[in-house]
Amino acid sequence: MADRYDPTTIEPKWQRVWAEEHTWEVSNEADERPKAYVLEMLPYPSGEPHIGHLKTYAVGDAVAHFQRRRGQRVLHPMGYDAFGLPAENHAIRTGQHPRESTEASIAEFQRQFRRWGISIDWTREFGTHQPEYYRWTQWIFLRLLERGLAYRKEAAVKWCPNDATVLANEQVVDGRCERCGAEVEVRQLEQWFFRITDYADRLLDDLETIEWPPHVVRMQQNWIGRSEGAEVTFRCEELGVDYPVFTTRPDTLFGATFFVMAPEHPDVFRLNDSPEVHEYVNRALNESVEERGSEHKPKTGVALGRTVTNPVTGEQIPMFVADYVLMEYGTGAIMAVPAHDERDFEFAKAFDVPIRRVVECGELPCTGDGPLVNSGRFDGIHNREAYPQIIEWLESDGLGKRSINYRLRDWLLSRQRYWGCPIPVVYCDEHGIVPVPDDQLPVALPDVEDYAPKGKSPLAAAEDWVSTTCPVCGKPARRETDTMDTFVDSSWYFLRYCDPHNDQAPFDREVADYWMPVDQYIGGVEHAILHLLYARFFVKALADMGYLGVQEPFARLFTQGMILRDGDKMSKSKGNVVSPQSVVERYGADTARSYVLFLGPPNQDADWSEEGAGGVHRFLSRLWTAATQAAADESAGAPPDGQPSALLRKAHWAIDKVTRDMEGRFAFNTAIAAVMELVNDVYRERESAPQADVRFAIATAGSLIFPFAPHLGAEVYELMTGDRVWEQPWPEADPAMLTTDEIQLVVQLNGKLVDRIPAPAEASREQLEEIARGSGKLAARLNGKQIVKAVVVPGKLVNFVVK
RNA sequence: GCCCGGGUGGCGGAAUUGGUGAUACGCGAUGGCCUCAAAAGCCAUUGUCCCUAGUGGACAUGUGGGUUCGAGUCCCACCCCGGGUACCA
Repeated sequence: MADRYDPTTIEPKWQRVWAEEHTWEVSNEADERPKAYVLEMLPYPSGEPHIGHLKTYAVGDAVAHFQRRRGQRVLHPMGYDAFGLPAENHAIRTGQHPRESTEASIAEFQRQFRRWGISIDWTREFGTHQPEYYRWTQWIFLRLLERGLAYRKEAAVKWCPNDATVLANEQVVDGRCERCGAEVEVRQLEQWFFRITDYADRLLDDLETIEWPPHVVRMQQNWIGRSEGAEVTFRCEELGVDYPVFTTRPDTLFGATFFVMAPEHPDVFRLNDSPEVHEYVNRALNESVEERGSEHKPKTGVALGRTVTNPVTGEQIPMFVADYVLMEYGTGAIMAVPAHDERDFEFAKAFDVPIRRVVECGELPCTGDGPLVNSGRFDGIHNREAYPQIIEWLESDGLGKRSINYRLRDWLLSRQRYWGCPIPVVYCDEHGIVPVPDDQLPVALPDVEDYAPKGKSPLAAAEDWVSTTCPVCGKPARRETDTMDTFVDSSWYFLRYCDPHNDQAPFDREVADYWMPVDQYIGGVEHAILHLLYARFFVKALADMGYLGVQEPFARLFTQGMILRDGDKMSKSKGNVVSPQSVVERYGADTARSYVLFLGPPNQDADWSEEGAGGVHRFLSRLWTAATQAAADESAGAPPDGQPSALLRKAHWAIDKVTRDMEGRFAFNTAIAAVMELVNDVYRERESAPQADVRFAIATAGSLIFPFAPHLGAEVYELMTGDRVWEQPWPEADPAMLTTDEIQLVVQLNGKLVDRIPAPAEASREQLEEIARGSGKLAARLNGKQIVKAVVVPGKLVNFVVK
């Protein structure tokens, strides 16, 4: 037998057992155990896994193992979010097909995940780029289209005039194309959208039905951003166009002295096509959201030379385009009330527009409440009271209506890119947009020569593929050349895991209803909004169409913090990605996994440093050594003296501590620390404690460390008991071992500690105060002062207040 | 800008519901044992400052206020760092 801890023999040994016995596979046949679906967000395969992946799957695997040993039937699958921009960029640079680089990366992810010993049911694995998968992504798209939840409209995109291509936000640096440095322009393109705003209220309300971290719930609520107010119509008489605006302050309508459009507003150039306006719009659109929103930035804008009618005063008020108005909120245009809105006020001063007070609320600009003035027949009425009256009046005159506005916008899903799921529609001169019939799915992604063709989506260059026939009339038609946002792929993959080989449907409803919802979802907090919101939307839409019996995909969510590198997010573009491989190679998977969890609370960010991994390795090594030595030791050790040994008590304390840390709290760092304490005590007390207690303590340490260091946990447990730890139920602490008869009573003077004295654990308040008064140190500190009050916290302390 | 987090020793962090000398556990550092030596391992010390060196004192949880018998924990204001901000995923 080896004389030192050697993960390179232990880890492959157990991995072989689990692979040969298919230990982590589960069928879709229910049994008597309750099901638990434990899922980590699927990785985007680019290069090799980084340290953040190690953390995600170390967390998820700990949960999966814990749940299994608590008697649950655990589904724990794995897949790859394989479409995406980085593989495409790589292809543009190198000419290597994105499929090749992606599949090479997937192979590397698989290799490392297996080496980490993650307890995955590999029979359910897939990549979202496989036709067997994206066939069903397309199928779902078509169902959403049929239901009116997918539609086309014009939207602004960022455009590089030099590369003649649409740019992702990430590809725009300081208003310039990241690749060629050309100044970025804005173009309006017809784009596909999902009508997620139809679900705004349900997405908001159903947050109450799921157990998510409160801050994530808050982020989603704020993102959806429901606010009540009114929609009011301002008419441009010259063009004969009505422009609705949303306002939360219809009570200030009489003070609307100008009208402002967002630079993205599709009608801006229709109102004024001058070079000045074009230049302003382009500049504004290339500013980051952060710059545009800044309160400190001087207000900029351009007068459009047009007017609209204020519907309550009948006045013609000037129109502007200005970057402080955001297309994403409301209708992309606002009525500006400079007297009662700070940003409108600044703009009015800068552009010399009249400012008219309509609420007596203090010095201008003021946003408070007060009686109305300059408001026709509403003069003298308090603004809160006038608010509903003005809305009613607008409604009766057809000039406006009560309205609820959401900050949430519809989901723009089309991408003018190659490496994504093709959108399964064709365009026919006669029949317009025609869905590809289900029996012709998948619309396969064709191979192309050039991943960055000029001017169009790269797919447009695949002429043979683009020209097709109309499914309705059989005449020549052209395929949609946009692909889908990768968030579409990842909005339903958790359903496919339930039934991954189904070739009749994306999933069988009965099977999905058995496994869903995901009981514990785990992933980075950076996905708190987009991915999680989109997946919730998909599940609701699928449920509405009868394909699914749940309303929410993820019953419980755990968001882990990111592992930072020198205080920065790790990303390929920053070139600061750390590979877990060096740690795994040097210390083994058990050490690497335990160490990322030991670094700190997993829901918080942690700065990566490899220093300290050695400490965790030393701990695992000490545990292995103790187990090996105890296994060889035939002696009985110290005789039992009738009292449970301190070591036995410590073992029960550790069971209790680790269990509480893992249940919901996910405090793996302190759970591991508790096992470290137990192992330290084994070393301290193994000479003095009964041999049975030593063995129990070591077996317990192996059992408790198993969710984090499964190979070593299995090895140690087998050495001590001959049993397989994963087949054993999670240990339970004996309550009798957790309590003591005596406590150390803390004596405080004005909240400062002066003494600790032993006291019976069950002593009453009166007894505790009596004991505390007897403290010699207290008497010495009192110095003749009078005790005016004593605060007794039973079982803990007595605090004397003196004057 | 807006939304959401975070800030505790030389370092990562602990303190779970306002109640034990705040700093568990680990790293690092220092000293010792073992060894021909090194590695590994084991043992001990380790918040800062002060002094009369003790069973001593003062100060310490980003900054400034506040509530409380008692605050790392609650409230107010501010500073700094991270994430998200809709085409990175």
